[in-house]
Amino acid sequence: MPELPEAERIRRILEAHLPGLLVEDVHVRRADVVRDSGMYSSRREGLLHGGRFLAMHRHGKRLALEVEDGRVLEIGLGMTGQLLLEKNGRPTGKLSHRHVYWRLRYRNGSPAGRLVWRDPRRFGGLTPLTSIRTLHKEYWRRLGPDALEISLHELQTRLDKTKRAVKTTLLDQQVIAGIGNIYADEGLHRAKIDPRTPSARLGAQEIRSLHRVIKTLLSQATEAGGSTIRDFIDPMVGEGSFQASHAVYGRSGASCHTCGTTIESCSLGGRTTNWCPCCQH
DNA sequence: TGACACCTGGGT
DNA sequence: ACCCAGGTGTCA
Repeated sequence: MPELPEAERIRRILEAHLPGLLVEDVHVRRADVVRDSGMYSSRREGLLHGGRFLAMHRHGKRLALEVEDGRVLEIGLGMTGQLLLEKNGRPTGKLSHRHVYWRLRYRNGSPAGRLVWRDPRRFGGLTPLTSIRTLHKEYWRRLGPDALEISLHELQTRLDKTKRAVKTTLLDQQVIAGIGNIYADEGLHRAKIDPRTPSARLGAQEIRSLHRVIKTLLSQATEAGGSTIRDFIDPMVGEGSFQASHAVYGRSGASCHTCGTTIESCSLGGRTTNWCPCCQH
């Protein structure tokens, strides 16, 4: 599941295996996971049937698969979306909630297993697009700068535009793309900022700290998960290694590793928020 | 800008 | 039986 590190991990694995492979067939078991962008007359056409994989893209938490003829499939992972790459054609993990299968072939025509879209809660979805241009001009246009790319100045300007709690602002993908509930809490803790602070009221020092922390945190988390997986992709797997280092997320009522103070929690923007009232103010 | 809705599964 | 969940689109 999907914040930037998980999405980037998936992207890297797909990029290592998919380019050059041919989509020999697409099998859709649940049509409603494919969003109708009105760009294709047939569903299989929109789902890259007959295409040859070229490149895998990511912006924030979102992914896109591109094939050589220009077609693009945009992917939102939602809370439980998974892309499983089964090179030997044998299932890895649970068989339930598998909504789409892509049967793959190597250039030489031999079978290359399959790619599977699995999404129990179905908050995620697949959107067929006609080009990378459409992807950027229409679908990813509303996203803010990617959290790994954003400049200090951009972050400053964007946080300055709203009086919402900084935690809420960080979760807004139009402001900055890629941060979810876990890394918002963890980042604010490392930067020693109270999550309830109106984002326009942050000092230059705090924003500088937050900027540095976000990049460090997200790249560390990405690298931590990158090595665990080989032949298949399961965002749940490999997550454990980074979970151990959560300082506040999921630790409400426990004591802060730094000062021993009890971690507090409240709801901000409808999301549970955890922080140390002593370290963060 | 916040409240709610969309879903299923896992933990207590 | 109940509460919670790493996301996001739509509504007043």
